[in-house]
Amino acid sequence: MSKAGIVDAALGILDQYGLADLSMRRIADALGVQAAAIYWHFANKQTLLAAVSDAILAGQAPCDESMSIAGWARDLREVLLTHRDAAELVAASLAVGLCTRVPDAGAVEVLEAEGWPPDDARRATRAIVHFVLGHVIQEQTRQNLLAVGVLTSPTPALDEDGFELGLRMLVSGVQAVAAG
Amino acid sequence: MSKAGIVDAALGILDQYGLADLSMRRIADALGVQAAAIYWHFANKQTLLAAVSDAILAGQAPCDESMSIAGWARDLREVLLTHRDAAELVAASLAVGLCTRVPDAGAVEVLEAEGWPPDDARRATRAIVHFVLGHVIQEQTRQNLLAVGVLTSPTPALDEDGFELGLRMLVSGVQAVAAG
DNA sequence: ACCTGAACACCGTTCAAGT
DNA sequence: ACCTGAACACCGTTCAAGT
Repeated sequence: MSKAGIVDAALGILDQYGLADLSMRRIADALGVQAAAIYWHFANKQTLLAAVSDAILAGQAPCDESMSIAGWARDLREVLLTHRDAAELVAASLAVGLCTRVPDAGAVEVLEAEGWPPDDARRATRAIVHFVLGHVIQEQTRQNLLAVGVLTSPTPALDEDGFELGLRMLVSGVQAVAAG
Repeated sequence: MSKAGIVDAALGILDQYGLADLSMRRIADALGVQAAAIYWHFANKQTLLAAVSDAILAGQAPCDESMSIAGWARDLREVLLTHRDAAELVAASLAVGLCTRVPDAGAVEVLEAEGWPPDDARRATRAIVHFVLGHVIQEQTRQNLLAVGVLTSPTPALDEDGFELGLRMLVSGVQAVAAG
């Protein structure tokens, strides 16, 4: 029963049952412990969810100089697709500002190296993060509806295409704004 | 007690107390009725929230030919800013696919008129919708934290700037991809 | 230091029964 | 047709009390 152990248990629940069933009581059950016990390690559920988000984002490769913005965005999507409902979870944690591991840190540096002012670099990467999160939320919601059977036709290829088109737009836009 | 009456009551709760406190029991209380009564008019909470989302999006001006993509995106943001937590609510309804009034319908037509293939036009506008929703969710989350007092410094001007920069990137990207 | 037991104030949803 | 009463199976969180 450590912080890391609780986060691992939460990740297990998330993958098996989804974000809607990720309750403090269920996590505690998986650990063979009382729900109240978790509150000795985490102040509240939001903080715990932020730690889970950080653990998910830790799977992203550190952004070295050789990486392109597009490559970083694809990497972010890949990492989010490795856990059920990860995009929605990370989006929520990011919104309340409890994520310590902000996903755009590396990309901001790349843009700054290209001569962008720091504030604009952060805003530009944020725009891409919004797109990636929104797109993967859509993908994973469809995956859930498909698993329950209310939806048919998998068509993961269409998701891929939609992502690549949007990403191409964003990257072109970044270059256009930088040039202008 | 009609569908419209329930939606109005829900909008009132939303503006006063926020999405977290928008429960079936609270809506019923505001109407002087039992929570179970709502289930005669709506199948479940998700369906009701989708109706609320539609009511919010109804405030958006219909997209005529003269409107630019940027103008449409700004209009979408303005409409979302008229109700507390509207962006998060609409994003959720949109994700589960229960919104009848999809916000991108008008913009898709504009792109098709410019010669885009229908599928790509939908994907391009979806990318912009993801950005707008993500950005306004961020803005409204900050507004909430500010209201509770855990955050200081209003700085709504920075939000405006961030939105305009991202939008400029997206619109440039749309043109670049269309040209290439 | 770390966890249990038990409670508090809530949830969404169902369903017989009323009118 | 439309609503009530009462229940079911849950929530997040707190806190005295145990070890």
